[in-house]
Order: sequence, then structure tokens, then C-alpha cells
Amino acid sequence: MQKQPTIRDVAQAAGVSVAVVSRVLNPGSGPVAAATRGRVNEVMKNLGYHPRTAARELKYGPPTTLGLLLADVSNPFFARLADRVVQEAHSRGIQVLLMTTQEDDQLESERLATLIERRVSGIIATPTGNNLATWKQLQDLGTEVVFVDRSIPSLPEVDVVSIDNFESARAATALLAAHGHRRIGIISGPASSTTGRDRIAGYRQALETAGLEPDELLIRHAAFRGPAGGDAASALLNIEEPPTALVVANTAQVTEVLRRLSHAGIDIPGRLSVIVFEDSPWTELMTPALTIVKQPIDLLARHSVQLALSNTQGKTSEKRNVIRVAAELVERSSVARLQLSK
Amino acid sequence: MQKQPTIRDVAQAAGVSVAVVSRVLNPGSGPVAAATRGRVNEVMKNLGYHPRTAARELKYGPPTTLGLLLADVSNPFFARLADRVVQEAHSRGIQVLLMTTQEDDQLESERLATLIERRVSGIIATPTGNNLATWKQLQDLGTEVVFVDRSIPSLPEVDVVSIDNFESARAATALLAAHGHRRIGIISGPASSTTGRDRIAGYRQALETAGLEPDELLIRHAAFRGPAGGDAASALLNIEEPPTALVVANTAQVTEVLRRLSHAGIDIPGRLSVIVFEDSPWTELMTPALTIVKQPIDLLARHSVQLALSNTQGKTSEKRNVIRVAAELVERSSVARLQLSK
DNA sequence: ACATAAAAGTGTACCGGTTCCACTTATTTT
DNA sequence: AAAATAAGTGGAACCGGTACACTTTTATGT
Repeated sequence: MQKQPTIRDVAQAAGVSVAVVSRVLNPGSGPVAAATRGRVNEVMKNLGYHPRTAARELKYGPPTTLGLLLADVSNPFFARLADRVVQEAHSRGIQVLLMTTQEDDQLESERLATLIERRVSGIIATPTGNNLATWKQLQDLGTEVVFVDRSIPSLPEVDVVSIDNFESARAATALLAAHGHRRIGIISGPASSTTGRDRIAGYRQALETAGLEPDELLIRHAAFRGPAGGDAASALLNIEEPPTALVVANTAQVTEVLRRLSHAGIDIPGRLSVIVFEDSPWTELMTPALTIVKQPIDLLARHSVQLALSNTQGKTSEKRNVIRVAAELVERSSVARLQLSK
Repeated sequence: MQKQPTIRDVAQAAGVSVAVVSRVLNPGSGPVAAATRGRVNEVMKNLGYHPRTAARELKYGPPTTLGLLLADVSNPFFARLADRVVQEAHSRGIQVLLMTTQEDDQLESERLATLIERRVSGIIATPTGNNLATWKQLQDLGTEVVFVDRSIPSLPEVDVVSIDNFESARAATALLAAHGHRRIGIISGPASSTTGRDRIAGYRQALETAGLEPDELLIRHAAFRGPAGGDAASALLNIEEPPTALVVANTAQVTEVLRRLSHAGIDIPGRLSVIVFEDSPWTELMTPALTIVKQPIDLLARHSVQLALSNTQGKTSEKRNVIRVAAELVERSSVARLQLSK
């Protein structure tokens, strides 16, 4: 284990001053004779020299690191988002520090503290909904904060990138109504989350447009983690007048819900039509292939990274950015047309 | 956007020297009177002071950051691995820099350069198989390198954590043989990858034990990305004497293969029995529920992090570590017992 | 009370880069 | 040919922490 050469070692070996080496390292920061540049480069290669990022960052804050704070990377939606964010960031020469909260605000708080200490230039996050003061502090410190997928209404000054939750749930519900369903259930995220609430709101809107009376028994909020989604599904199946159609608007709970339906021996779409907010490849492989609401993850990632870096890149737009991208309703085979026998 | 207070600001406001503040920051590094400690903490809180990691890292290399270099986080296997690695690292106060290679050795090379500049203490990676010199350099520099899932045979000094690829493929193949299958196909990773090769080797071993003659037409290597798996599946279905059973040992290509089988209208397990290397929840939701080889991702993650940090934590074990954990064959409904009509 | 030891606190060099400014040497202008 | 300008290089301060060597204060023992 050899010890790393420093810029001074390079300077000495090349017979120049450290200032010159630094200029070679940062083209455009000053003039260097072509011959000198070549010699220095040669020496750097021979010595296996790599400038140390930590030292570099000490002088000026690091626009080279982004924090990506997600609830849970084992959720395919977040995993794909992470993948795209990382790619997008790399294409701009930015690195990504990945952190997870497990939807736990205490953990979130610790992660945020770390990100502050790292002086990351931007943070892309799916907030738990708490730690308001910390989020505010981050912004005051000049860190560009971008909420993705969800947001926190009481932090109206933070940028947000998400799909149009209201509209996508409305469209899904409207599709079911158009197929003749009158008892339409929905399982959404917790009421404390914006996605959870907004999707329910879209659902209600669709019911109203279709002239259907909302039944609170058909509306379920479920936590993102644990068996909550499955329990909600079971509960829905056991009410007096069970639904003939179900919107699973809680992405993290889709497999839980489907598992429960499967164990209960529910025929899809014969007994229950289903639309899920989830566009993993497997939704197409199921029997029947699931009708889904597809989130344009690429766009979410691209916009998030762009916003998270916008401040750093100089063009500090003073006003807040809210980007809503459209989700796509992909019709497959899990929605049945109901015979109107009444 | 206020500018950040430094340790000197804190020292001045608290009426002490920077050394004392530093001691408060690093308990155990020296004596501080309880009253002083309280006062300094108070001032730090009021000023919103957070010590800057970059400055801290400058003096001693950072055992606070790990590099996680994966092929692709949108692959559920890697996603879950990332999730566990991040959790495991966080529980030890370590941060994770996530990078992806898209199986491209050029990109891998660039990512490695970045990791060198960051002086990360350890790297957990799924190597593409190239960049041998860089991997070696990393080790010489004292970076703890751990290959996970795959390895590079020509780098025998690098730690490896993976499942027993040979044995898991052997077991899967043996199960099919025990169910009476004599034409067993396999789609594995590329021949350039250790997983690709080792699983094929296990497959051959199982055939031999079962007294079956290997047929090269039934053995397919497919790239991890793109439509290669699907193409391999199609090819297998179109040979003169097609298989009655298939092992999909290329995790990244499982959905591709299944999609192709589905489009071809293949009845599983009626016409083709299937075992896949993939344990996402959806494999249980399929009709029929898939028989799978389940990788103990928790263990892989835990061991990887442990090894990646072992050097740093002082206990420099001079010899190389190779950790092989057992995969579990979970029998469900996608394997049919064949009537031996011959 | 007085020596002595332990505790508390301070000053400052250092980590490895970047950059400002001064300085020397070449090149151009008139 | 002298003066002005540009190009190339070097010296040293600085970024924000850490830790060593040292001084001052407080506690302990007889």
C-alpha cells in the first residue's frame, strides 16, 4: 500500500511549481506552455497522481455532489428513479450520494444532517413529511432542494417534480366508471402524504363526474411499508357491498395487495377489475396483464436533476418551480366491462 | 442564502479556542469542562453550525464513504442489493456513493477514476470484467475492493462475495431432471462473466449426474442488457428437439425471457417448466407461481459492507476473502413432472 | 500552606488543493 | 531600440477542520 502522491510531489518531479500543476489540472485557469503541460501530464501519469476531491472542495463548495434521499430503493419505482437520476447526474459530471429513510422521519433527520455536513449542492428527496425546520435550513444554506414524487404543502417554497396525481387517479377511476363500474374502491398512500391525498381527490372528482356517490368504506389509505395494503384489500373485500373495481394508487403496496387478492382467490377481472400505479415489466407478464398508470420516470429524473443543479449552475431562478408531468394510463386486460343489469 | 459559520466563528462566539470546539466535536479527543462543553454546544446550535466533512477528510482519509458501483439499479436484484448495502453502511455511519456502469467498461473506468479522486475507503462493485489495471491500482492505493455477485478470475487477490453459482444452478437443474426432464435448456449470463460461466458449469454437472448428454444447442449465453435473453428463448423454442424445461440463470433477462415465452403462447409448466434466478415478489404472483432460486441479498450486502470496511477498521487481514453464501431453491408451481413415456 | 499532579484550555502547523499577485522572460507595437 | 504588452512561472495565503506541544488553572496530598 503505497502512499498517494500529492500535487507537490508532481511539481517537484516535473521541476515546476505547484501553481503550474494546478493550472494543468484546471485548463483555462491560467497559461501554461505546451511543453510544460506535456511534461507535467507525463509525470502525473507516471506517478499515478489523482487530485483529491476533498482538498478541492475545501476551497469552494462542491457542485460535484448531489444527495438522493429516497424512502426505499427496493421499491422498483424508486429504484428506477435512482437509476435514472444517477445516469443523468453522471452525464453532467456529478456524483450521487444515495441515502434511504425507510419512511422514518428520525432516520431522515440523520441523513439530512449528514448531507448538510457534506455541503452537497443539491438534494433530491421523497420527504417523509416531517423535519420541516431542517428542510428550511437546507434551503437557507443555499442547498437546492427538490422534492420528487411527493411534496410538503407547508413548505411552499421547495421545488417539486411529480406526476399529476390528481389527474392520473381521476383518469383511472373514470376508465373504470366508463366500463360500468359503480362500486369502485381505491387504496392510496397515507393521508399524511400528498400523493395519498391528491390521488383520492382525483378519484372523488371522477366519481362525481360519473354521477356516483362516494362511499367512505371504499376509500382506503395505507402506509407505504408493512402489510397495510394487504389489510386494506382484505377489508375492502369484506364490506357489505364489495367493490367490483379497485384502483391501487399506492405503488409501494401493489404487490402486497395483489398477493392478498390472489390468496383470497379473487378472479381478476371477473370478480374484480384492477388498475395499479406501477409500471414494472412484470405487470405485463401477469395473467391477466394489468392495466396500469405509468409514471414517466425518465422525465421525473431529468427534471429533478436539472432543478437540483440549476441553482449551482448560476441561473438562480428566484421563484419556485413546480413541474407536473403527465402519467400514462396503459390499458391492458385487468379491467372488465360490467353488464349493467340494474 | 447565508454563509456558513466555521469552527472559528463558533470559537469566537463561545469565547474559547478552536481546539476546544474541535474537542467538543470529537468527544474523547481531549478534556473539556462540562460547563464549556455546554456553552459551545449552545453556540453551535444557535449559529446552525455543522462541521464540514471535506475539511475533516483532508487530514485523514475518509473512512466515511463507500463506493457502490453496480451495473444497473433498475434491475431489482441490484436495487435490493443497493438498498441493503446503504442500510448496512448507514448503520455504521458510512455514506454510499452510488454509481452505475450500464455494463460498459468505458463508463466503469470513468467511475473508478472518480472514486479514486474521492479517496473512498472501500468499493463494492459488480465489475464488467475489464479495467484490470485500475482495479489493481485501487488496491495498491489501499482501497478495499469487494466484488459482489461476480468476480474477475485474473484478479485473484480481490475479495468476493457471491452466492454459490455452480451449486445453485446444479440444484435447479437437478430438480428438473428429478422431475423427469431430459431436454433441459439454460439461459445464463455472457461467457465473459463468472456468473455466466459458473452457472453453466453447475448445469453441466447436474446433467452428468443425471446421466444426460449435454446438448450445446440447449446452452445459451445472453448479454445482461438488451433483448439477448428474449432472443435466446426464441432460439431455444425453435430448435429441432426443443427443451421441456428451462433454467433462466440470467437475472437481468428474466422478464425479457418470460415476455418472449408469453408472446409465443408457451404454456408454463404444461409445455415448458421454468426455474428463474430472481426472487422479486412478483414471481409469486404469476400464474403459475414461479419456482425460483432465491439469493440471500441481505447476507450479500452485509458481508460486502463488512469486507469493504474491514481494512479501514484496522483488522487488515492479509489474505483474500472469498465468501460464498448458499442460494435457496424455492419450489412453487412452474415445474411440471414429466410423464416418462419412453 | 506548598509541592505536585491532573484537568482545562490555547497557539499553530498541517492536510492538499486553488488562486491572487509578483516577477521574469518573450513578443509586439510605434 | 525603447516601451508596452503578453505569456509563463513561482511564492504564499487560504479553505476549515485536527492534533500536537505547550501554558494556565484547579484539584489532591501531606
